[in-house]
Amino acid sequence: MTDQQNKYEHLDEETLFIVSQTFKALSDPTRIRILHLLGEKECNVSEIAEELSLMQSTVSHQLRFLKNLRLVKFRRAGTTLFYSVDDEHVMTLLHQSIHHARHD
Amino acid sequence: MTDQQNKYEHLDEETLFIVSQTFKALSDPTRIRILHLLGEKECNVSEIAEELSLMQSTVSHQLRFLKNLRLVKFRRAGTTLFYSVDDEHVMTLLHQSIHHARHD
DNA sequence: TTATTATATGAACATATGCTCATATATGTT
DNA sequence: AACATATATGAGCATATGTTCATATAATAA
Repeated sequence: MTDQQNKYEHLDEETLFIVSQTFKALSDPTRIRILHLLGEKECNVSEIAEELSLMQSTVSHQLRFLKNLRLVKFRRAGTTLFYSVDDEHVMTLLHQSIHHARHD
Repeated sequence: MTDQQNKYEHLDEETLFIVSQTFKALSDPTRIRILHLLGEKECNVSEIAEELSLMQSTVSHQLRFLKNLRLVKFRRAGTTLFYSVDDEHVMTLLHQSIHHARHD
């Protein structure tokens, strides 16, 4: 019988990058609040800003961040852009974490 | 019948803090690698450093971070400290995310 | 076209983050 | 006690991050 050393299987670079990026998106209170709100209902930018008491600019910047990671998407209605969530996996991670935070 | 406005239920400050802290812990490649390794097997500090090609100091700093959040724990054996994971919820989040990253 | 409304963007700034170096501390050994 | 080994810690530094301000862009209305 050969040695059973069971060498540790490293995480590959790409997986590590995707995973860290995903969690980074969820690591900021403002982005969490935006995602949580969009999880409840589709919203346009100014609705988000008002509901969460944030500057329009702040919301817009964070939406760009979330859109780059394909965590949110939008549809246009005239000059208004309605944003909604676009990654159910990530929303599941968020909701699980919220649930744990409340019950631990 | 009264209006059914369904006002949005805000996340409370404490939940928001815990959730963002948790995801912040998982947002850094080095911490992800350490947690993933500890998920496979208990390790002492120098084993982690060698296995992941990190400076002892870097590992020690990150372990302190993870320990403060109670994501890892340790037992002492002489001058050697053996670290292991201490939050199954968070490890579940990590493994789910790795799985999604690989299959999407 | 001009004006209006909604959203996006870039620059500037303050703060946070992660790494490395040097050194401290703690336990065990001789 | 003196020494060796394992780990922890603080300072310094470079980079990343999040917000705000001012302004640009885009669609629509008059």
